[in-house]
Amino acid sequence: MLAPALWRFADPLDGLASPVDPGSSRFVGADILAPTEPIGVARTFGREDTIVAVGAEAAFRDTIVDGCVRTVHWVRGRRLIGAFLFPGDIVGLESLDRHDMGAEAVTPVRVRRYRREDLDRFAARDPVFSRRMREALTRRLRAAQAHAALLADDSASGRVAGFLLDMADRLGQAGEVRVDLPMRRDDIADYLGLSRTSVCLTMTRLRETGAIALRSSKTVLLERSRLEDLAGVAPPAMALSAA
Amino acid sequence: MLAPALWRFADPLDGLASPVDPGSSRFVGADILAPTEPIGVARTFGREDTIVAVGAEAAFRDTIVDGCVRTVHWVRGRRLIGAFLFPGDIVGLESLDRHDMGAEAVTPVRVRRYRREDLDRFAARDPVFSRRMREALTRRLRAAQAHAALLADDSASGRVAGFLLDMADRLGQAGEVRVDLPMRRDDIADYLGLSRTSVCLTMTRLRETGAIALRSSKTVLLERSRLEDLAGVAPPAMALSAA
DNA sequence: CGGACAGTTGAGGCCTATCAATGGTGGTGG
DNA sequence: CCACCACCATTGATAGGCCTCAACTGTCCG
Repeated sequence: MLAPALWRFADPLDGLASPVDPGSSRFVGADILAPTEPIGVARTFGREDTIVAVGAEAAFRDTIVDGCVRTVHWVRGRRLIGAFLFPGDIVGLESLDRHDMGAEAVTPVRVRRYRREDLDRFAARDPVFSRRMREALTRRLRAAQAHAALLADDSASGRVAGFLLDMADRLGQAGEVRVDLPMRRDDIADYLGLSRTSVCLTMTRLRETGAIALRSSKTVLLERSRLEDLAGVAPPAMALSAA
Repeated sequence: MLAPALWRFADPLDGLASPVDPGSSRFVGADILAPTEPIGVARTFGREDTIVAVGAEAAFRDTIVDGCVRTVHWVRGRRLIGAFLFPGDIVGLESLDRHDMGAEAVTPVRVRRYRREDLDRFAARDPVFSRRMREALTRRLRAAQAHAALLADDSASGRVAGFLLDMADRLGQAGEVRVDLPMRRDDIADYLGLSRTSVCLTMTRLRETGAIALRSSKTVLLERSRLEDLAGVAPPAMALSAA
């Protein structure tokens, strides 16, 4: 639905919590927890649904199975989007007792919901699982730093170019030139600290200069070298090897 | 040197690697590793010294014992500062095989340097230590998100106000009104995505409106309520309870 | 066919970057 | 102890870019 090649995203919690009954909506731990102890529950959300409310108690964490999620918070009446999450990412990863950021479905979303206490217990027992949690945190930390680097660019063209390259790398094969953006212009604007007007204007300008082409407002073809010139940085983004 | 009350920062790796000989520059693991196995080495750096070079192999990680460190990277000839680190923070925490960001001493700095492989081995054996690493990552992730929120504010006054509040909370007691900034205006500018000129202009304006007072260019007295109005957000920053 | 929503385009003003010059301050050596 | 010097901070003038407000177009459904 979102884009091709989403299969390449692995659930960081997978293998430790695989479905015992393929037709069921309940998942149980395969290795450590007894097979009778359910620790993951499948849930679905429609477009624009709230997955976690801002300020809600952080009792659960959700690994995204399919779809696109945005994390949101509000500052002085202005909406900020902290991240776009895709399959393999974890909603609420950075939350302590409460969710400082809300999470909303950009597209229809399927998740697997885990109780936080189960994950904590798991992590305390299984070094491999614990390592995966550290890797997931590292990945998100690097993504947040890449996001900050985008926002530090004062030019709208640099921010949009960097955003498009990042989306291309996360949604397609590495080096992909076609991107199907799941989110609206408003979402992009609130992620990049721009106004919707500026996002549109910038994309028009990128199109006029040949840096991109639009098959529809959501489907973009990228001229990577020109975008990289504008962005100045191939976003280090989401490489992963260890933590 | 930096500011009072730095004692409140705990080394996240402490207790697992405490000095066996107080006069020595070598630290050994107290719990898991044999007392004969050294895992941490004290190092010092002068002002403006490079602690880790951009692109260097990430063989070590350093916990800051004293001083202030900035992480830097470059995009299109422009310097960006990703974070200011203080005692208790870990240099290179987010690095994989190589350091994408460099680290430089803003003030004279003392660190304890650990081999990465030792930390990995440690984490695989000790759930408590592993949990501390997750907590450290969570803390840094939240800080990076707070940084991004700062950068998303389009007004210079909002960014500077938020920065000053953040520094006050990290360098002083909670609710402290006096801050001794260790870094220069250039550093603040490159952290906030502004020009040095704008940082100076903004601080002058904050002073004229009574939001701050300057005892020297580095020592600032804060009128918290007015700054919070400008920043719109009491930076969620660095609370910590679990991971 | 109409209606709602998303996207695009246009005009004007504020704010910050840039370029440039001045002021201040701490450190160092005479 | 003082004077010099380098570095940092501050201030000024101008220009350019993005935001705001607003109107218009396109598109997908009902």
